[in-house]
Amino acid sequence: MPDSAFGEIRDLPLFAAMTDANFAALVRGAYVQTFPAQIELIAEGDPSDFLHIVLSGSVDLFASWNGRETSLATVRPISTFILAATVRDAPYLMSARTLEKSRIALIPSQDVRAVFDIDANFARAVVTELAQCYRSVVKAQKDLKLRTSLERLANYLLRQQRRAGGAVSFELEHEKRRLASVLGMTPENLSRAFKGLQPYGLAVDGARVTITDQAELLRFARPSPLIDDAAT
Amino acid sequence: MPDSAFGEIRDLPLFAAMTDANFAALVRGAYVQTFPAQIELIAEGDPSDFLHIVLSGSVDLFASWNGRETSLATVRPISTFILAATVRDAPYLMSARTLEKSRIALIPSQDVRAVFDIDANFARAVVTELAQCYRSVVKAQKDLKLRTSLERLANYLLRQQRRAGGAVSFELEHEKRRLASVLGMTPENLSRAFKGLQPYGLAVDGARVTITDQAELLRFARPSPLIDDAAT
DNA sequence: CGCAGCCTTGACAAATGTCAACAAACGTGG
DNA sequence: CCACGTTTGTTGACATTTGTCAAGGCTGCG
Repeated sequence: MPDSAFGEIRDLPLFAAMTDANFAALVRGAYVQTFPAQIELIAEGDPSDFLHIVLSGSVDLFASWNGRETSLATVRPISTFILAATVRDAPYLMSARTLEKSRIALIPSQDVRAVFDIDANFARAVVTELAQCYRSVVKAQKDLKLRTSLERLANYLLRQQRRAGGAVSFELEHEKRRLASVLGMTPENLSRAFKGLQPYGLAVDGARVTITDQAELLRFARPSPLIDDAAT
Repeated sequence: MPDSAFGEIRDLPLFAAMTDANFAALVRGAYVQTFPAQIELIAEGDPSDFLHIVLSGSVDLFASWNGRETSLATVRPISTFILAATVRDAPYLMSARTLEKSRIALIPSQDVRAVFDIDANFARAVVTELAQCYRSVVKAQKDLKLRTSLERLANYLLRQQRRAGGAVSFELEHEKRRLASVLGMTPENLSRAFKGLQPYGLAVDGARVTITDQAELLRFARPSPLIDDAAT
């Protein structure tokens, strides 16, 4: 296994503080693979054999029940996913599929747990990462329970705008049908929600969104750092 | 500070594996306090000064936005809450209030972080606990996004039945208005949902619930271990 | 060119929330 | 122990939100 492939993850906060020896132990049984788009990497309920790390491309985390399906999150480089299942040695709660051609590093879960048991720095990094993940889901939960779909969309767009560097106009990075699922609504409803935001300073043309009246959209969306800020 | 007060938390999975010295350091600045019902212990947005541990009674975790409010979880003895905020030294994402007279242990967050940095066993225990919390919220998210309110109620009742030892008849342990909030609906809607489940083998009288046709309710609810099992 | 998938739109249905009224349960102070 | 007021739960009527179904346009690709 060429070291070069793992150089890019060595500096991740999750691995940065651990010794070279332990990092080596971690990647000894690991490998990197490139997957085409729309490949199901893991299925919910499967045992957690590997910790996954997205090196390039993007991955959709979703879940199903009773014939319905919903997207819970999108993983973008460079981040891990299903860390919680790995450390608890429990089945995955979510399925994962590539959204585009993606390079994924896979580290055997047993190696993660083994190194985790002997490397305190790594254990601490895992805590920080998990706490972060946890807080993200709590924010998503608040978003879902406290806001209408129109409000969720408005706040989502303001968050995306910030990601895009604050530009007035930017491209959606999700397919709309998936964005609808992430926001907890149907594609039809999302179409109407976009129209419903026009009176509040929004213009949409295909995947291009333009915020024509920032102040008005902000007044409608009322973003909160305790729901919409990524960092906190 | 009498040791007796902390004996009950010494055996928690979170603290069991740490040395006596480190446990002592953890509780040196800690204290136990008894609060009456309906006291707001923390407010979302506050800095995370203390790790809280419910010794007796119960605590409601809730969040507000734009004049709306929703309950996210109930903490029962003996468990900690807001561990994630503590380890990240970030503001609380949820508010907390006592539901009844409750004894709460408070451990200064800085002590938690300090011990966490020097005690690998403690760090590992924190990971396990956080991963557990994370998975709980993910399940709640799936429950909310994949099920209708009637289905959520049905599955909630089946979970409660299991907690009650599998008895056909049991008492609700939440006030109904709060149960409605936990399940993501209005109190009026919950009333109707209870009636809506009658054809599927449910009878309700005040806080007493009787499952008159277990098989039928199961067929309607279709519980899934990946949403409804506490352990996994 | 033609097919397939995505997006949009309209009409309609179902689910959920809102408001108002009232009954029942509870706690408090007389 | 009772009377009172407050809170909670229930119900009905209605509004709003959201989902469903069907159709058609658009785009990208073989």
